Amino acid sequence: MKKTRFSSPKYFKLSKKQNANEILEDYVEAIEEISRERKDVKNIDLSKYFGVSKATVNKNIKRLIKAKLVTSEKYRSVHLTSNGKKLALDSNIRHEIVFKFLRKIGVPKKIAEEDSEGMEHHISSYTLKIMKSLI
Amino acid sequence: MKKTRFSSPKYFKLSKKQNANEILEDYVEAIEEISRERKDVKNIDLSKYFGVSKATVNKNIKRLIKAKLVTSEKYRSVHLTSNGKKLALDSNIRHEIVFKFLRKIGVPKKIAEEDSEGMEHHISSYTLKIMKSLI
DNA sequence: ATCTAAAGTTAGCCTAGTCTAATATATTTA
DNA sequence: TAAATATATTAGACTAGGCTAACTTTAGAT
Repeated sequence: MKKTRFSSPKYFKLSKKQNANEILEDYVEAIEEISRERKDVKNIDLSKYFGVSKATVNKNIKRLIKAKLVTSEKYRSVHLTSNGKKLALDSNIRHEIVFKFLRKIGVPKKIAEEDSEGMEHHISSYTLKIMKSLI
Repeated sequence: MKKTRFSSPKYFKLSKKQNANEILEDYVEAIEEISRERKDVKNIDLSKYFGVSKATVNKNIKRLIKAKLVTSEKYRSVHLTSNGKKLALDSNIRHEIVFKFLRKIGVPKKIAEEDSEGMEHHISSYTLKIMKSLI
């Protein structure tokens, strides 16, 4: 007789892939945001924004390029592609909804900012819709 | 003149560390949960639970051991240490709060399960307290 | 125009988290 | 109990995401 052990995988995390997406989204969002305040976005801006080394940013920009989310030539500034812009806009909207929802239920601004940053990638569109309707 | 570029790091992600904690928490939670249904928790149970290979589970169990969250001998089952139990309980409580809160605002069970899984690690205790009060 | 400081790149290292394939140990069942 | 099946471990590979140190390029100040 086959004795099946516990056999209901509650969720399939896909950590790697999901995480990859997360950081890509964070970057396009950051690029979009920074570019609202200055004409060109450079490595150093992202380095400061995320609090990571220039080397790390450099590597991640290469990943963004590979994913066709940005364009950038050696030593030059970074620009969102149309895909990148779309993704940034999308992320931004999700982010805003979560942030406003948290504010609505009484979370202080600063905390709402931090929490929405982290939560934004883990909320289904269904839940987002509900949150939106409750703002 | 020094021309400071964009200089307000909005958040300091600490991805690496945070992620490490996430997976450790997910594991202790899973171990706790599985052990409610069967006497011993083995590699294969976790492998099925998370939908990852035995090799991956094996490595991660080693990390859990290193972090003093579980004990396990070669080819034997896994057991939570007191630290592990504490962490599991904690995660579980957070998880429950988020899940119930989502249900409360109208998210269907299945989606609430998935979302709470992801969100649980990204919500401050402040926000959790608010959610708890609203359940 | 030149020199220096700031910014960008590269190389090399580390950990986490995943995989497959090969091997070793346990457990079932005939 | 021996053979077959299930489970566990190991080795080796890969990607993501981070770091430092050394080097190159760009740009600001004199």
